[in-house]
Amino acid sequence: MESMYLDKEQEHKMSAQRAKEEILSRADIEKVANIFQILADSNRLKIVLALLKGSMCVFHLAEVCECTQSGVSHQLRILRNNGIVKGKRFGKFMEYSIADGHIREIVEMGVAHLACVR
Amino acid sequence: MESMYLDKEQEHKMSAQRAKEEILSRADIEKVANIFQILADSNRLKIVLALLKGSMCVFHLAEVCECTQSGVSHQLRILRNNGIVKGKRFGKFMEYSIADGHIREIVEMGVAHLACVR
DNA sequence: TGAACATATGAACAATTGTTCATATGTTCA
DNA sequence: TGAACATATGAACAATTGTTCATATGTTCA
Repeated sequence: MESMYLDKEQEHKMSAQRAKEEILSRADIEKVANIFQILADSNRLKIVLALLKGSMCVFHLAEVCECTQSGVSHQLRILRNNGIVKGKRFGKFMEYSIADGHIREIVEMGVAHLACVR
Repeated sequence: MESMYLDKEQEHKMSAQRAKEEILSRADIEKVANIFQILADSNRLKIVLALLKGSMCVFHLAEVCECTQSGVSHQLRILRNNGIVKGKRFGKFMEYSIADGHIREIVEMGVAHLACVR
């Protein structure tokens, strides 16, 4: 007997074909995953959210994020190394700010998504 | 002597104040981080990218993603449990498709970001 | 110069995560 | 019914990640 779902199978095969043709390169997929990875930690996300309100120094970031200076510093390094934030020294302080123009949109997409999780 | 950067400090203080007032709740931040976490793995992202081209079954997903059936199944479970994809049985096959209307926008933001990483 | 402050960083550790292997479950069809 | 196929899942493991603690580095200012 013929499969009951031949048409479905055909449909899936076409989707798969299209996906294979249009899929991004391995390297590009890793880059995209990496962007999400960076935003995938509460503390890093908090830092980014805070900096989207305005530049500030490590001390304030630690305060806003309710975490230790060391913790913030470590996460800032990751954000810095990935071009998300940049730091500029003003005397004793380091002023951190958002370096990546697109990050606001990505984060806001994530936040907008909250509405439909509820 | 007064600090050389009193105005900067004032500015930072105001950003911090604003950030503290407007920051999302801890629970919301964790939800947003969680969305990004799910997209933070190459294989899961590949699965999502593939399904955005059209529904397909596990066999095809494994093929498109160049990974094992078991690997795909495990990742599909995570995607399912988080409402990103849904599965429907057709005979022997499970047809997976995107369940979350917003996911396309988020993923596309990430992909669009590629352009400015270069 | 040295004390005080702000930030960065290395090492160690626990926790989390992704993959693999083996096997269980679900479905079809002769 | 049982063989063949498609998918799911549990256990084990290696790898990655975030946090903490201690300390180093950089800067100011009396």
